[in-house]
Amino acid sequence: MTRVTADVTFLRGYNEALVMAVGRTARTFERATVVEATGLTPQAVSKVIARLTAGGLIRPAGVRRPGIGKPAVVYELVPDSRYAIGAHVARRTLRLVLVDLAGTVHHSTVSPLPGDFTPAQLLDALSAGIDTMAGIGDLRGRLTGLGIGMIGPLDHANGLVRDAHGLRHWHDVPLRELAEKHLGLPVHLDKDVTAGITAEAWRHGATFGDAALIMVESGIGGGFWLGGAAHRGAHTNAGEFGHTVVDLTGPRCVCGRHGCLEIVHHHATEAGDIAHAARVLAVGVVNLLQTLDLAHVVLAGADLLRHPRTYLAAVTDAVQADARRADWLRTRVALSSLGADVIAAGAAMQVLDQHYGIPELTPI
Amino acid sequence: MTRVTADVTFLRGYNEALVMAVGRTARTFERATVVEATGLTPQAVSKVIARLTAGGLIRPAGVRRPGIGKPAVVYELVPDSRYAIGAHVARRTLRLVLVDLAGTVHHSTVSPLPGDFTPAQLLDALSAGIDTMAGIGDLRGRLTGLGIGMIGPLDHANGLVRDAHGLRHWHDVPLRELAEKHLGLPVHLDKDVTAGITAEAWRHGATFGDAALIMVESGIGGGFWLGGAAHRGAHTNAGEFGHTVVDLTGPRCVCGRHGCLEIVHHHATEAGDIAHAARVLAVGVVNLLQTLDLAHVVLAGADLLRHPRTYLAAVTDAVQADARRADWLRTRVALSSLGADVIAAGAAMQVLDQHYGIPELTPI
DNA sequence: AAAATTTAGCAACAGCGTTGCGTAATAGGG
DNA sequence: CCCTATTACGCAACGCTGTTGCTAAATTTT
Repeated sequence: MTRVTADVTFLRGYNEALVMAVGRTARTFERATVVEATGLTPQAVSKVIARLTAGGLIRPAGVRRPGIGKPAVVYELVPDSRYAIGAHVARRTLRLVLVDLAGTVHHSTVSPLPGDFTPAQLLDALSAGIDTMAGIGDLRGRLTGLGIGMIGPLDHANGLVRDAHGLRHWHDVPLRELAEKHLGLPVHLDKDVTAGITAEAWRHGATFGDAALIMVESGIGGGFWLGGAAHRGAHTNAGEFGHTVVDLTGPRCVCGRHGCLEIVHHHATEAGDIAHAARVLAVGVVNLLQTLDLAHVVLAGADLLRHPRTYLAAVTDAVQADARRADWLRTRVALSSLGADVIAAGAAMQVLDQHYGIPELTPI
Repeated sequence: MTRVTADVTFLRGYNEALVMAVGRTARTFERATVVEATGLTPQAVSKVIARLTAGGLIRPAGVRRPGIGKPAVVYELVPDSRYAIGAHVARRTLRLVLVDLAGTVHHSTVSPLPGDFTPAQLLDALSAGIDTMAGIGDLRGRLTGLGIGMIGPLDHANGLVRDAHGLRHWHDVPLRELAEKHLGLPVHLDKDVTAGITAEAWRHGATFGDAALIMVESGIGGGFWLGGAAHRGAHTNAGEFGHTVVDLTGPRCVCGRHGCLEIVHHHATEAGDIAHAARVLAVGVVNLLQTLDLAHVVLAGADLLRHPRTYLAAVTDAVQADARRADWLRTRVALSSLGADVIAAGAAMQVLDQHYGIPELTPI
């Protein structure tokens, strides 16, 4: 949730979100944990915990007896107190997942979409899939909303699909509004890669630093987590990482430029040289590190996950070779912990994040 | 200023900063302006304005009589109520500027630095320069501090110069601490490019969107303003934009990789082909746009400003050629409005921003 | 001169985290 | 067994924020 002015209700939401972040990261926690992590006074933490307990979001889970003194009450998140559904809309498939408040993926389904599907066809597919999922767990009253991650360009703030690449029927479609009417649920729309990096950040907790999700799947995209929030850019169009030039004299790309990362990578995979393709991708990743100085790089996408070790090794090697001069300049490279579910799960977590994540203040 | 927990003092600072941002952007403003811009209630704005007036930061500047009704009181920032000094430490020169609360540069001086200067030599040069400047305006009690923008790598949070490129005596120098002791002033240390983009953001006001400052001056660097704040990355090392590969088969760069933007650009300038060099830089800029989706690109740096029109034209052309498909995907390209002062002025504004800018909350 | 309109502020209020201090629950020592 | 030290936790009062309800002031129009 984003607002401009700061009033006391913002304080409440912010500090509650801090405690929720602790609860999501640590399996159990007590008052002293939160005090240390946040710097709030013990009394303030007591009040926040009381509010969250009353709301059913956290609950006592025993006591800890470390020795002398009154035992401390241990709390835990109540994972099944809230759910969200996430959708990953790709060119040919719709993936739906059910995610709980702790960020755990409970169900995952994949269904085919008609070739060159229309908005109406997508809405029907969403409706059918959600009905099935909502039936599984009886989510009455606990379903926060639906998150949709899909290819762009799109307008995240207005829930508008501007001109989805390779889909003929998707020009200026007000998908969020349509879906909210059709499904009777709050809907959040975002680019696939942005949803994906949100999943990684949400699962790693508040200590997750600046990070990128590199996705190789019918194109190469990048999702960014910078300064504690998803970076979408001025027009929700950040992440066209595949269309950065890495070879000035390279072949012409569909975007009109020459030697884009995506076309060079594509030529290598066409030639069957996955190792070379991975090294090309790694050059692009190091370019990102030089520009943005990231703490984490997460690798994902169907085409990449077909050769996970090759890509992971290539990127790790390139990152280490570049950073060898400085031991303080460390970047962790990993495969996505959620595999093929990462986009859909992240879309769901974006919905949960709007309600239970750190609220943002957007200056004027 | 950055803090974790949110309490009522945060509310105060935040809403005061909102009003200050309005005052900095608009030359004069009245209560209704702030109400509309921020969403605060008129009564709350009255209180904030009263506090700022009492502090001498703003003052009444007449009334506005639009027609019927009681006239509205017009306020304005008091520019000379606070000052900060900014330093741009380059390899051979020290540039000092005096900046007021409105972001206006009052004095600018350049002095040579000894070849391969030491920390002690820099401190002496700073001390001499600041004494001169403080004498000009009699800044007693109104000088907020000193901001230093210099080449990295450095550690912004701890005020530590890790290993400044090309300077032998600068390994793990705690410059902020040293300077604070030597000068008796609060000191803020940051990378040159980050300081530079802060200058542009501070002057453009709160509506400034995601932006980059491209600096060509003994190397190519980039400073980033993302999501309403400077982006420094995980280790204050963001901005090594010159060391992104744009030509896989290009010449070897000092950084060890092949075909970095910087080395390709350098070869073009060595050959005297500035137009080509500018086009190479433009490819890099468009790479940034594809990745980050920026609203503004600001061009700066001594080497670039020797051929301002060539570079501006090349970058503008490349940006427009790439974005021609989409009229909604607009990026403004401009030369820095502060010219050679941009780094030093930005460093000064970072100091002012710490006191009178939007405070940040850093989740845990 | 009276009415209408706009601006501004006083006073009471709700809600936040903070502070001061008292109470509950445990382990260890006499 | 009782007392004490220790740790955890909450009640009550407080200071401060923005909000709400209402009154006063200053101006133009009728």
